[in-house]
Amino acid sequence: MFTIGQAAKEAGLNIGAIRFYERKGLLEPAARSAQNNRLYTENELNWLVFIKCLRETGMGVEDIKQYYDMVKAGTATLPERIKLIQEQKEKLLVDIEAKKSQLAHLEQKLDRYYRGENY
Amino acid sequence: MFTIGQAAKEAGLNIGAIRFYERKGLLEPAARSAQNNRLYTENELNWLVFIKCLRETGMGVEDIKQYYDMVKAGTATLPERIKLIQEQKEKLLVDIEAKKSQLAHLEQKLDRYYRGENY
DNA sequence: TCGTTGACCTACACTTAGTGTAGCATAGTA
DNA sequence: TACTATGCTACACTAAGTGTAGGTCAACGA
Repeated sequence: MFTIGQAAKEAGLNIGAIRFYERKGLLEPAARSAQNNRLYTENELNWLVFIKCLRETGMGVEDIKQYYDMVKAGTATLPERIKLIQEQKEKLLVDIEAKKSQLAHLEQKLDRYYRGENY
Repeated sequence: MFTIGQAAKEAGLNIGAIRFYERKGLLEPAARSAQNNRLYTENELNWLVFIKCLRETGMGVEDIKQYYDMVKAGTATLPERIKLIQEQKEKLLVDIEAKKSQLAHLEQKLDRYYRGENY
Protein backbone atom coordinates (compact mmCIF):
# COMPACT_ATOMS: atom_id res chain seq x y z
CA MET A 1 0.00 0.00 0.00
CA PHE A 2 1.11 3.53 -0.82
CA THR A 3 0.56 6.74 1.08
CA ILE A 4 -0.88 9.66 -0.84
CA GLY A 5 2.59 11.20 -1.03
CA GLN A 6 4.06 8.06 -2.59
CA ALA A 7 1.10 7.70 -4.92
CA ALA A 8 1.45 11.31 -6.03
CA LYS A 9 5.14 10.83 -6.72
CA GLU A 10 4.62 7.57 -8.61
CA ALA A 11 1.75 8.89 -10.70
CA GLY A 12 3.30 12.28 -11.27
CA LEU A 13 0.32 14.03 -9.71
CA ASN A 14 0.01 16.67 -7.04
CA ILE A 15 -1.34 15.43 -3.68
CA GLY A 16 -4.09 18.02 -3.87
CA ALA A 17 -5.09 16.79 -7.31
CA ILE A 18 -5.54 13.23 -6.01
CA ARG A 19 -7.78 14.43 -3.20
CA PHE A 20 -9.63 16.57 -5.74
CA TYR A 21 -10.20 13.53 -7.99
CA GLU A 22 -11.51 11.58 -5.02
CA ARG A 23 -13.98 14.36 -4.22
CA LYS A 24 -15.09 14.38 -7.85
CA GLY A 25 -15.73 10.63 -7.80
CA LEU A 26 -12.91 9.60 -10.17
CA LEU A 27 -11.61 7.32 -7.41
CA GLU A 28 -13.28 5.36 -4.67
CA PRO A 29 -12.73 7.02 -1.31
CA ALA A 30 -9.33 5.64 -0.39
CA ALA A 31 -8.82 3.08 2.37
CA ARG A 32 -7.40 4.64 5.51
CA SER A 33 -4.62 3.69 7.90
CA ALA A 34 -5.06 3.68 11.67
CA GLN A 35 -3.92 7.32 11.53
CA ASN A 36 -6.66 8.14 9.03
CA ASN A 37 -4.15 8.53 6.20
CA ARG A 38 -5.18 7.48 2.72
CA LEU A 39 -3.75 4.19 1.43
CA TYR A 40 -3.56 3.16 -2.21
CA THR A 41 -3.14 -0.24 -3.83
CA GLU A 42 -1.04 -0.93 -6.91
CA ASN A 43 -4.27 -1.06 -8.93
CA GLU A 44 -5.39 2.31 -7.70
CA LEU A 45 -1.97 3.65 -8.60
CA ASN A 46 -2.35 2.35 -12.15
CA TRP A 47 -5.72 4.00 -12.37
CA LEU A 48 -4.22 7.29 -11.17
CA VAL A 49 -1.58 7.04 -13.88
CA PHE A 50 -4.28 6.47 -16.47
CA ILE A 51 -6.35 9.36 -15.12
CA LYS A 52 -3.28 11.50 -15.59
CA CYS A 53 -2.88 10.27 -19.15
CA LEU A 54 -6.53 10.97 -19.98
CA ARG A 55 -6.33 14.44 -18.43
CA GLU A 56 -3.23 15.21 -20.47
CA THR A 57 -4.98 14.20 -23.66
CA GLY A 58 -7.53 16.87 -22.75
CA MET A 59 -10.35 14.70 -21.41
CA GLY A 60 -12.38 16.55 -18.78
CA VAL A 61 -12.75 15.36 -15.22
CA GLU A 62 -16.48 14.82 -15.63
CA ASP A 63 -15.89 12.67 -18.73
CA ILE A 64 -13.29 10.60 -16.91
CA LYS A 65 -15.85 10.03 -14.20
CA GLN A 66 -18.35 8.76 -16.80
CA TYR A 67 -15.64 6.45 -18.11
CA TYR A 68 -14.85 5.26 -14.59
CA ASP A 69 -18.51 4.52 -13.96
CA MET A 70 -18.51 2.40 -17.14
CA VAL A 71 -15.45 0.48 -16.01
CA LYS A 72 -17.20 -0.27 -12.74
CA ALA A 73 -20.33 -1.38 -14.59
CA GLY A 74 -18.33 -4.27 -16.10
CA THR A 75 -17.66 -5.77 -19.52
CA ALA A 76 -21.11 -4.82 -20.87
CA THR A 77 -19.76 -1.31 -21.34
CA LEU A 78 -16.62 -2.42 -23.20
CA PRO A 79 -17.83 -1.37 -26.68
CA GLU A 80 -18.76 2.06 -25.38
CA ARG A 81 -15.41 2.44 -23.68
CA ILE A 82 -13.55 1.38 -26.80
CA LYS A 83 -15.44 4.04 -28.73
CA LEU A 84 -14.60 6.65 -26.14
CA ILE A 85 -10.89 5.83 -26.10
CA GLN A 86 -10.78 5.73 -29.88
CA GLU A 87 -12.37 9.16 -30.05
CA GLN A 88 -9.84 10.44 -27.56
CA LYS A 89 -7.11 8.96 -29.71
CA GLU A 90 -8.45 10.84 -32.72
CA LYS A 91 -8.51 14.10 -30.79
CA LEU A 92 -4.96 13.47 -29.68
CA LEU A 93 -3.81 12.93 -33.26
CA VAL A 94 -5.46 16.19 -34.29
CA ASP A 95 -3.83 17.90 -31.34
CA ILE A 96 -0.38 16.59 -32.27
CA GLU A 97 -0.78 17.95 -35.79
CA ALA A 98 -1.86 21.30 -34.33
CA LYS A 99 1.23 21.37 -32.14
CA LYS A 100 3.40 20.73 -35.16
CA SER A 101 1.91 23.66 -36.97
CA GLN A 102 2.40 25.85 -33.90
CA LEU A 103 6.01 24.74 -33.96
CA ALA A 104 6.26 25.89 -37.55
CA HIS A 105 4.74 29.22 -36.58
CA LEU A 106 7.33 29.71 -33.82
CA GLU A 107 10.13 28.79 -36.21
CA GLN A 108 8.86 31.25 -38.76
CA LYS A 109 8.85 33.95 -36.09
CA LEU A 110 12.40 33.04 -35.12
CA ASP A 111 13.50 33.28 -38.75
CA ARG A 112 12.12 36.80 -38.94
CA TYR A 113 13.93 37.69 -35.74
CA TYR A 114 17.20 36.21 -37.05
CA ARG A 115 16.82 38.49 -40.04
CA GLY A 116 16.64 41.41 -37.63
CA GLU A 117 12.96 42.17 -38.10
CA ASN A 118 11.10 43.48 -35.07
CA TYR A 119 7.88 41.56 -35.70
CA MET B 1 -10.45 47.43 -40.56
CA PHE B 2 -12.18 44.47 -38.97
CA THR B 3 -14.94 44.36 -36.40
CA ILE B 4 -14.39 42.22 -33.33
CA GLY B 5 -16.63 39.54 -34.82
CA GLN B 6 -14.59 39.38 -38.01
CA ALA B 7 -11.34 39.45 -36.07
CA ALA B 8 -12.55 36.62 -33.86
CA LYS B 9 -13.50 34.56 -36.89
CA GLU B 10 -10.24 35.22 -38.70
CA ALA B 11 -8.05 34.53 -35.69
CA GLY B 12 -10.11 31.57 -34.50
CA LEU B 13 -10.74 33.22 -31.15
CA ASN B 14 -13.87 33.84 -29.15
CA ILE B 15 -15.04 37.48 -29.05
CA GLY B 16 -14.96 37.36 -25.28
CA ALA B 17 -11.39 36.13 -25.35
CA ILE B 18 -10.30 39.12 -27.45
CA ARG B 19 -11.92 41.53 -25.01
CA PHE B 20 -10.29 39.58 -22.19
CA TYR B 21 -6.86 39.91 -23.80
CA GLU B 22 -7.41 43.64 -24.20
CA ARG B 23 -8.29 43.97 -20.52
CA LYS B 24 -5.14 42.01 -19.64
CA GLY B 25 -2.97 44.33 -21.73
CA LEU B 26 -2.01 41.84 -24.46
CA LEU B 27 -3.45 44.28 -26.98
CA GLU B 28 -3.67 48.03 -27.12
CA PRO B 29 -7.21 49.20 -26.44
CA ALA B 30 -8.75 48.88 -29.88
CA ALA B 31 -9.65 51.85 -32.03
CA ARG B 32 -13.39 52.51 -32.04
CA SER B 33 -15.89 53.25 -34.76
CA ALA B 34 -18.43 56.09 -34.52
CA GLN B 35 -20.69 53.49 -32.90
CA ASN B 36 -18.07 52.71 -30.27
CA ASN B 37 -17.38 49.32 -31.81
CA ARG B 38 -13.85 47.98 -31.72
CA LEU B 39 -11.90 48.09 -34.98
CA TYR B 40 -8.83 46.02 -35.76
CA THR B 41 -6.11 46.48 -38.37
CA GLU B 42 -4.51 43.68 -40.35
CA ASN B 43 -1.47 43.96 -38.06
CA GLU B 44 -3.58 43.60 -34.95
CA LEU B 45 -5.19 40.58 -36.53
CA ASN B 46 -1.77 38.99 -37.11
CA TRP B 47 -0.90 39.66 -33.50
CA LEU B 48 -4.15 38.01 -32.38
CA VAL B 49 -3.27 34.96 -34.46
CA PHE B 50 0.15 34.82 -32.84
CA ILE B 51 -1.35 35.27 -29.37
CA LYS B 52 -3.53 32.28 -30.16
CA CYS B 53 -0.50 30.29 -31.26
CA LEU B 54 1.43 31.17 -28.10
CA ARG B 55 -1.54 30.32 -25.90
CA GLU B 56 -1.89 26.95 -27.62
CA THR B 57 1.75 26.18 -26.99
CA GLY B 58 0.92 26.66 -23.33
CA MET B 59 2.34 30.13 -22.76
CA GLY B 60 0.44 31.98 -20.04
CA VAL B 61 -1.36 35.23 -20.63
CA GLU B 62 0.94 37.10 -18.25
CA ASP B 63 4.01 35.80 -20.11
CA ILE B 64 2.54 36.84 -23.44
CA LYS B 65 2.06 40.30 -21.98
CA GLN B 66 5.74 40.40 -20.99
CA TYR B 67 6.60 39.39 -24.53
CA TYR B 68 4.30 42.04 -25.95
CA ASP B 69 5.91 44.69 -23.76
CA MET B 70 9.28 43.63 -25.17
CA VAL B 71 8.02 43.89 -28.75
CA LYS B 72 6.82 47.41 -28.00
CA ALA B 73 10.19 48.28 -26.45
CA GLY B 74 11.82 47.78 -29.86
CA THR B 75 14.75 45.89 -31.34
CA ALA B 76 16.87 46.18 -28.17
CA THR B 77 14.79 43.33 -26.76
CA LEU B 78 15.26 41.08 -29.79
CA PRO B 79 17.81 38.72 -28.17
CA GLU B 80 15.55 38.29 -25.15
CA ARG B 81 12.56 37.57 -27.38
CA ILE B 82 14.52 35.06 -29.42
CA LYS B 83 15.45 33.28 -26.22
CA LEU B 84 11.83 33.26 -25.07
CA ILE B 85 10.51 31.87 -28.34
CA GLN B 86 13.27 29.26 -28.45
CA GLU B 87 12.37 28.14 -24.95
CA GLN B 88 8.74 27.91 -25.94
CA LYS B 89 9.79 25.84 -28.93
CA GLU B 90 11.66 23.46 -26.63
CA LYS B 91 8.62 23.11 -24.39
CA LEU B 92 6.50 22.41 -27.41
CA LEU B 93 8.84 19.66 -28.58
CA VAL B 94 8.71 18.07 -25.14
CA ASP B 95 4.95 18.38 -25.20
CA ILE B 96 4.69 16.70 -28.60
CA GLU B 97 6.77 13.77 -27.33
CA ALA B 98 4.51 13.55 -24.26
CA LYS B 99 1.44 13.46 -26.50
CA LYS B 100 2.97 10.63 -28.49
CA SER B 101 3.50 8.60 -25.36
CA GLN B 102 -0.06 9.31 -24.26
CA LEU B 103 -1.12 8.03 -27.66
CA ALA B 104 0.82 4.83 -27.01
CA HIS B 105 -0.89 4.52 -23.62
CA LEU B 106 -4.33 4.82 -25.19
CA GLU B 107 -3.41 2.28 -27.84
CA GLN B 108 -2.20 -0.14 -25.21
CA LYS B 109 -5.50 0.28 -23.37
CA LEU B 110 -7.40 -0.38 -26.59
CA ASP B 111 -5.36 -3.54 -27.18
CA ARG B 112 -6.36 -4.83 -23.75
CA TYR B 113 -9.99 -4.04 -24.50
CA TYR B 114 -9.80 -5.79 -27.88
CA ARG B 115 -8.58 -8.87 -26.01
CA GLY B 116 -11.73 -8.65 -23.89
CA GLU B 117 -10.05 -7.51 -20.70
CA ASN B 118 -12.05 -5.19 -18.48
CA TYR B 119 -9.10 -2.98 -17.42
C1' DT C 1 11.39 13.79 28.08
C1' DC C 2 10.97 17.52 25.24
C1' DG C 3 10.82 19.71 21.03
C1' DT C 4 10.69 19.85 16.35
C1' DT C 5 10.44 17.99 11.93
C1' DG C 6 7.67 15.69 8.26
C1' DA C 7 3.71 13.76 6.38
C1' DC C 8 -0.86 13.66 6.67
C1' DC C 9 -5.83 15.53 7.62
C1' DT C 10 -10.04 18.99 6.59
C1' DA C 11 -12.01 23.15 5.05
C1' DC C 12 -11.82 27.11 2.65
C1' DA C 13 -9.93 30.86 -0.30
C1' DC C 14 -7.76 31.87 -4.39
C1' DT C 15 -6.12 31.44 -9.34
C1' DT C 16 -6.23 31.16 -14.48
C1' DA C 17 -8.27 31.69 -18.63
C1' DG C 18 -11.69 32.29 -20.11
C1' DT C 19 -17.37 31.65 -21.05
C1' DG C 20 -22.07 33.04 -20.35
C1' DT C 21 -25.64 36.28 -19.22
C1' DA C 22 -28.28 40.53 -18.41
C1' DG C 23 -29.42 44.79 -19.97
C1' DC C 24 -28.61 48.23 -23.28
C1' DA C 25 -27.60 50.76 -27.98
C1' DT C 26 -27.55 50.92 -32.85
C1' DA C 27 -27.87 49.65 -37.86
C1' DG C 28 -29.81 47.29 -41.53
C1' DT C 29 -33.70 44.82 -43.34
C1' DA C 30 -38.93 43.04 -44.27
C1' DT D 1 -42.48 49.96 -37.61
C1' DA D 2 -40.86 45.68 -35.92
C1' DC D 3 -37.28 42.41 -35.92
C1' DT D 4 -32.68 40.62 -36.14
C1' DA D 5 -27.75 40.96 -35.89
C1' DT D 6 -23.93 42.82 -33.88
C1' DG D 7 -21.86 45.32 -30.73
C1' DC D 8 -21.18 47.44 -25.83
C1' DT D 9 -20.30 47.02 -20.41
C1' DA D 10 -20.45 44.76 -16.12
C1' DC D 11 -20.91 41.00 -13.55
C1' DA D 12 -21.45 35.98 -12.38
C1' DC D 13 -19.89 31.63 -13.16
C1' DT D 14 -16.87 27.58 -14.52
C1' DA D 15 -12.94 24.07 -14.58
C1' DA D 16 -9.27 22.16 -12.62
C1' DG D 17 -6.82 22.55 -9.74
C1' DT D 18 -3.23 25.15 -6.08
C1' DG D 19 -2.29 27.30 -1.76
C1' DT D 20 -3.10 28.22 3.06
C1' DA D 21 -4.62 27.90 7.87
C1' DG D 22 -5.10 25.19 11.63
C1' DG D 23 -4.81 20.66 13.51
C1' DT D 24 -3.18 15.50 14.43
C1' DC D 25 0.26 12.10 14.92
C1' DA D 26 4.69 9.36 14.69
C1' DA D 27 9.54 9.42 14.69
C1' DC D 28 14.00 11.24 15.60
C1' DG D 29 17.78 13.76 18.17
C1' DA D 30 19.60 16.21 22.37
